Amino acid sequence: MKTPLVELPVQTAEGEFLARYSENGLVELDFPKAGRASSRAEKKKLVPAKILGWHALTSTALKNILAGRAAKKLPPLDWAGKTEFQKSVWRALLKIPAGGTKSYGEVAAAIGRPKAVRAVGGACGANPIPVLVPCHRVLAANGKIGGFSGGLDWKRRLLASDDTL
DNA sequence: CTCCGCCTACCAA
DNA sequence: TTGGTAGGCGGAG
Repeated sequence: MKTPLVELPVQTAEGEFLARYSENGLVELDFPKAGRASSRAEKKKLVPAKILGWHALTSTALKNILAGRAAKKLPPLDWAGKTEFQKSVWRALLKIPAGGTKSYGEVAAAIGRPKAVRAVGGACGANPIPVLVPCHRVLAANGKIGGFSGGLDWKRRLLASDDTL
């Protein structure tokens, strides 16, 4: 069976994000979804203190980034089940500072696979923890926006707050 | 093995 | 500039 996940909401000015945790850390972070509004106060009582602690880190990091500040401290990220390639791409993304950007090609070069450009795009799209793992800071080589699984609106919004430095 | 994608560089209009 | 294209690579089925 699978590791049970604990879901906890994060209220932000942009809406309610939803974080999912395993016993090893943050597994997923979802963008606010219309129709899912605040109706989930749920189980909170049964949530281990460990996870509540991580969630506090997730919340502050998320709010900091949305406000154009650096995330500072992140909870442990649980990338279990993901491929090495994806993990190396995401690790590289974590190194992009707020306000900075890289092209897919640069990320590919950074992980030692200069030709795996398109595959990097694939890994970005598979990123389960947007915002904290800043896939939005990766642009196309021509400086254009590129794509974004969470919707280009979000990508633009996130880049805009990044610029608030 | 085949098909697809948050890419790119290149060539033709 | 815009548009079509072929190469290259990892992931999913």
